[in-house]
Amino acid sequence: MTDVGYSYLDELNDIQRQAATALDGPVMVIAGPGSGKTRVLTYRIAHMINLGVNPGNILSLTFTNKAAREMKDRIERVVGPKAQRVWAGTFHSLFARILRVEAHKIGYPNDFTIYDTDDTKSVITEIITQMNLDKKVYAPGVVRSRISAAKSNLITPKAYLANEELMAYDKMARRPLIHVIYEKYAAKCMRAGAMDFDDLLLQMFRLLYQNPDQVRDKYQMQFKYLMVDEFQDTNYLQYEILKLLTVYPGSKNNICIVGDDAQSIYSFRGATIENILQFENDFPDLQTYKLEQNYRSTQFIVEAANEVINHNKRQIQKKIWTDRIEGNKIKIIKASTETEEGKRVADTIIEQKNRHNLQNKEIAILYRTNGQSRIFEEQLRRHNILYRVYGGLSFYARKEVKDLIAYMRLTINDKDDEALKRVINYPRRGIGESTIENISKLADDNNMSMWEVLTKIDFNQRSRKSIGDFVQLIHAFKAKAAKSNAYEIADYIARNSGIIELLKADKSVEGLGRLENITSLLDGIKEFVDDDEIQVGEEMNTDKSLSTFLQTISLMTDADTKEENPDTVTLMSVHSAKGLEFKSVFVVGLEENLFPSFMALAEGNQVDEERRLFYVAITRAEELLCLTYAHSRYQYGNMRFNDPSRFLEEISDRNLDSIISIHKKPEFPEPKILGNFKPLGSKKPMLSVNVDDFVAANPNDIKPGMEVIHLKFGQGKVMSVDERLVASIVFDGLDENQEKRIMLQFAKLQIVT
DNA sequence: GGGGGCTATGGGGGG
DNA sequence: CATAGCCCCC
Repeated sequence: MTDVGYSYLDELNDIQRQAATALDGPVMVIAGPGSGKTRVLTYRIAHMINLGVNPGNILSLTFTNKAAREMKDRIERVVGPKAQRVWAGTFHSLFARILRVEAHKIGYPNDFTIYDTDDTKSVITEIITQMNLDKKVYAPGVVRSRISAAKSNLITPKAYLANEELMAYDKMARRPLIHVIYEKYAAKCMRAGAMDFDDLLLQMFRLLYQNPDQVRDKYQMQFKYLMVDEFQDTNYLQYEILKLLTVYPGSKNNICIVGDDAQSIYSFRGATIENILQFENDFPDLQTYKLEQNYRSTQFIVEAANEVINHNKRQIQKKIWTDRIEGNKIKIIKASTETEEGKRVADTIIEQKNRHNLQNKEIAILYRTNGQSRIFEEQLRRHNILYRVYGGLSFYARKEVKDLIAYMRLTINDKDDEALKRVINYPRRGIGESTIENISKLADDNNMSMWEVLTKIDFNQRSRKSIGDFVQLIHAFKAKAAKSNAYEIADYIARNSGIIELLKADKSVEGLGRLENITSLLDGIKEFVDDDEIQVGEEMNTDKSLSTFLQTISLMTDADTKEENPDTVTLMSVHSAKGLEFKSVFVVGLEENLFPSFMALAEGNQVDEERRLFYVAITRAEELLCLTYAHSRYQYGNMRFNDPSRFLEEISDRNLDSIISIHKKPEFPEPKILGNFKPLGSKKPMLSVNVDDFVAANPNDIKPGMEVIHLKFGQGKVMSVDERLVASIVFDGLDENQEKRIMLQFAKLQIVT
């Protein structure tokens, strides 16, 4: 292989290069932490494109949408803008995108709703109530996870009933009717034109499985090259979909899986390491590459990680090593209480920032449970250290936001019963619980949606008026939706549903906040509609329907949302930290019953997965690693005394800093200025252009060399316009020679010269 | 039918 | 400690 013209391959070591250039046939890459996996994945795709593979024929499945965007961004630096045509994203988001086109072929509307966990639980609760079952025994959360597990293993309600093992387990747990709930739940979702998260996979499977000629063929032809990152965290269903796409007569089996069994941490949602073993069976002629050199962490950290993971018996044989310096030994903080743990971590952060000149964004605090964030937030706030908490209640999970979104959902898909139940009496319009229950029952008895019941069945005089009003309201929304863009509909709904009025009446601080959230939501939709810029790593999105907006936000996690102040300390669960790296990492709450969690200890044989989780946690650190625990902490109301985590003992002394004894520090004085702590969601000011004099030009008139004015970015020069009518523009007011890509079909540009 | 206050209970990770 | 769910009163 000649290196001329392929300089990016020089950035890889031998084994990485072999993995990145083995394009044909099945490939398995076992990649230890920090082993340059992302680099291999990106250059592998770049290499394909350089050798003439059409980017649209590449399917690259990643664990988060953010990872996908970053990957495309990096590929673009090698092969240019066509990198954006690669199909890269999560299983859920890419399948949702395909289902938006194909869902009608399997009996769903293309504008299907995505039910979140709350919607799902609510449907299940309703079924349990209707069946007169004990809600204590049939806890909706438990039932939901049984159903989810069944779906993840391609077990239909009928197959569930026929499965002796599942039924025996349910009988033992005194829940023999889960299969009935499952069947009713599936029927209800179908009737509601709704898919839950598992359905995005399951219905994708059905689509491909049941339509071999029109659909499966098409996607087999389209996705000639498949790459799957974090394969150790895929479930059976996901793997079966991959096989439908890959295994067929004449197939070249161009599938590359990348993963690390030692980092498998999602078995609770159906992920199974068996997939890796099965892959070896299904593709016996596969080529295997092991990336064992760690470029991320210094020696003490790598050695400690090896010591820890070696306590697990079942493993794919590998030896992670590094040629980096020994670095700093791992620091242990032993605190008396969780409050002191928080203080000591905050103090240590300040010390590290001074001594090692660290920025906030180079530091992360990782915990086992999200509930642990609060104390660290308090302490960081005290010290005026900016931080951001991931994984908490996301913006779209807030009640008022969900309420408004429910109206939108119902307007787009009137079969969405969960949305209907949420808003039929909100704001209050005198349709009470018993009436709603009655409607729901009528819907079930007649196998129609609740909306159909409202529009087709006559009600007694008491509720007739209020129901009539509600039906009229939704009809008005639908009429508006037929002739307006997403923002106009949303704005109309917000103002005419009564939600804004209701919130305005609430003068409390919380009420004000809720109103602000509604405004932010509307702003967000406006931005979605108006956005004419193609961000780096983003594909050209020309579908600006409300329906698309709703689907996008259902699959968004707050790791995907943009951060406006980038220099913040990261607070997140170890699970969310997968794939990330930081110069300095604090792993906190290392106590028995917390990490490893009491659930894992109670269930038995889950300690190995907790250990893998701990392994993931410590391998996030590049140079500084600090492990902390508290002697006592409040858990559910009372003081608990837990022993230090067994994982601490698995690291030998030679990798540890001497244990620092507990010493009380004086209270840190309350800072005077807390002002620069800005809540998330506030908007940055836009460049001001006189809107009144503004006249947008016809897209076809924009030519390279012109000076133009953009409402958001100000004046700039058009550098080029491509065949998709995407212009590259350099704006005067912006940094460096940073070109913006603007979609002219949506652009608001005025020609100056 | 709606709101307020009290009691019991849960107890993890996420798309 | 939180908060969901329940009961009671308006």
